[in-house]
Amino acid sequence: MEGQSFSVTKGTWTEEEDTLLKKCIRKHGEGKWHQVPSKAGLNRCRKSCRLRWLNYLNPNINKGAFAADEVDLIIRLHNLLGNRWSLIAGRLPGRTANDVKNYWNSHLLKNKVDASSNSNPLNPLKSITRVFRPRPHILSRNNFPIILDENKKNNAAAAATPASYNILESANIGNNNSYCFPNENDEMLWWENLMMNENEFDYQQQQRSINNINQSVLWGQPMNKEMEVEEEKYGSFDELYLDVELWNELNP
DNA sequence: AAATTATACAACCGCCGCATT
DNA sequence: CAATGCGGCGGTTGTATAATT
Repeated sequence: MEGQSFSVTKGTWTEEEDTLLKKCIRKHGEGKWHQVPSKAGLNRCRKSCRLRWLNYLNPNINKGAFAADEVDLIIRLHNLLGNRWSLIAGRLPGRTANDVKNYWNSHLLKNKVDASSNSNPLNPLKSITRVFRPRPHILSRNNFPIILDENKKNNAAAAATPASYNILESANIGNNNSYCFPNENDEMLWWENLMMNENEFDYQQQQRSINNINQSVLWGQPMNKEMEVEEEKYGSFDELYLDVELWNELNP
């Protein structure tokens, strides 16, 4: 049992509650969320306090509408990573995982469904084939490469993956610390996902001309930094776990 | 102008990995 | 070793507001 035995307030936060929470965090800083309700004098659970700060009250949050380049980045990163909202939001300054998730579900998901029924060749979502999900640190690189293809039910990350996947052990190939792929096609797919898909360039050109967006802004964050993001979050890629979702299973 | 429906996004729930006891 | 508590995450629901009838 994590919750308190007495009832805690739920639902929409009031201005008074917001003020108390902001005051508390200004005084004590972020973190130690279990202490926040008592320190702030709030009848809220720690998770509610944390969520309210991280998703709404934090002054670093950008509450404005998503810009075209942000949307573009969301599409690319979702193509690459799937529903890993926290990781995607990490590349969008001022955006929270909840914001990104909400935007995807209420704006982009609908387009994806539309794209599969009504063919819109300019919609980049249509060209999604596989989602690659890099995972950190399962096995040592001081091993020869072994490709495993059966499900590992006791692996939480794998259990969260709905479709089939491969597990790949990174290897000590020379002194190469880089990614290792089961075969060349998968490596090609990885980089294609990372960069752009076949019909995507026209779509981007179209969006730029419509929205009059500076090209350098749109391409300001090179996609091949994705590994660095993962490394920053999880540590180095000495070991690599890679699973593959077959998009075509869902969209035959 | 009121009632109904759709939308956007705020918030909750349950689960997870990890650290501590 | 198991039990517990924590921060964190993603799926889902709730709700205020906008749009439509």
